[in-house]
Amino acid sequence: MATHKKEAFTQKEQDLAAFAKALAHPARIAILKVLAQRNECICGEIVEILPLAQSTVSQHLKELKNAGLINGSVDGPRSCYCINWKAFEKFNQEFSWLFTNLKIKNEKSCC
Amino acid sequence: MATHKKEAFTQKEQDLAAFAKALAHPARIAILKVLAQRNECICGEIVEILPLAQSTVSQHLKELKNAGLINGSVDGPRSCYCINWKAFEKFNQEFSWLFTNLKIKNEKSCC
DNA sequence: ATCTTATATCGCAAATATACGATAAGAAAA
DNA sequence: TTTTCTTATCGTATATTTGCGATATAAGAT
Repeated sequence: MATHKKEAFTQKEQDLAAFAKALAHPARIAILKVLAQRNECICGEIVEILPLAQSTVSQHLKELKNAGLINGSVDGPRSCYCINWKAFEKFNQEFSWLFTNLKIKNEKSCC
Repeated sequence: MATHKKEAFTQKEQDLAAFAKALAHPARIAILKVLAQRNECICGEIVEILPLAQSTVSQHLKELKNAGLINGSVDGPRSCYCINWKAFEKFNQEFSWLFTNLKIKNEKSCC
């Protein structure tokens, strides 16, 4: 009946989930890897590397950009993308926040 | 026409994406947070904490377990869950692998 | 002005994910 | 045994994601 009760959770929980969601597809991981390797802004080279149609890649780029994981700017007839490192730093912080109360205290699983 | 072309990507990319996918919902983040705070195996207390139906929580727990993020064992009439820390360690490794070639070299974004 | 090239967006089809109530399954309690 | 309690699973409705071709858009080249 209903779907998505996101509003019932804290902002931090939503933020972290949104970040993870952006990473939750191998194509987007692959895109980030390419961008990380080159650092320099890249565009449709990604289309040639990935086994996906141009429109699909464009869509994944859009999602990554909406999530704030990458920056994009128009460079003449082509688009230029690169990783937003600050966003990843923030993610790491949020991620470690998840486990603040423990992780060091007890590394052992109980079951 | 087609959906999900996962098999076209590397195993590492798929693994990382699968892990992220498990985290890609605020309810599952919330569950992990509860488990991290208590460490001790917990079960239906989670149901009381989360603003979701029991069946929905059970479904999320199943996903987390399938992804390997948590362990679960039956304890009499109730189920006991706890975080699989090793899985998170592995994830951290995979995650940093993503950016091996850079991150240190150049923290600045180009666009 | 027209053509080419590079990207983004639209529209659609198929697959997944999310959520819930109802029901099953299993153990303990009566 | 029957009841109760806890959790998992099934069935179902709806929303979202994924993917592609076709088309729009925008800048440079001819």
